[in-house]
Amino acid sequence: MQKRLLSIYKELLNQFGQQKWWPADSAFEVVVGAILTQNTNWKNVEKAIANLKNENKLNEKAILEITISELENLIRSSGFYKQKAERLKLATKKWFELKDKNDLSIDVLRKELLSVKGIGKETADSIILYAFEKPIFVIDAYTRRFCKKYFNFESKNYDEYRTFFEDNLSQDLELFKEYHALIVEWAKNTKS
DNA sequence: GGCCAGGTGTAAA
DNA sequence: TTTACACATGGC
Repeated sequence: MQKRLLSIYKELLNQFGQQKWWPADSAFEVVVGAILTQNTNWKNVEKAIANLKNENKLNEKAILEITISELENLIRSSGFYKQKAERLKLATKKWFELKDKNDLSIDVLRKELLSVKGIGKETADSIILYAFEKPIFVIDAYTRRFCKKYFNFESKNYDEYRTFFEDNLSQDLELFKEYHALIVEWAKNTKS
């Protein structure tokens, strides 16, 4: 299983090339993108992020200070904009509190993030992997599809998917970042 | 013009 | 502990 998981990774890497994820200019932009992309097309998220950048609001301080209604307007294109506006502020507060604590374990980091309303497992893990840069395997809808297709593996339990990858790969930050990115690229290029 | 996207929280069984 | 449902815009 280990060898197959790795050889499929190499095939995807060969086919699609290095993805260099997450597509963001800063760690904080990863946090923002992770919240905004929840059950939402990335194209719609890009518009929202562009709006924030144009208004110079894509930084911790600005998000914490901006009014809810102004934030709602800027991120409207990402959908669920009312709850995302509120939750983006909560996530920003927690990010600000945690971002310089580099000695925290992945487990502690995850518990802290999961305690925030609006941060579920996938969002927490995306932030840990791509913003804190610690090796945890991110599971999303594309990853579930990938597991079904290549391994005929299905589960209703998020962490079973994580175990599937983490128990069969070396705990390598760059590998985890790139593998997840390649799965997304694979999914976008694969009809059902 | 319908379908659906890089989920999450809450209520009810 | 599991299941059903609300949340919402824009691309295709």
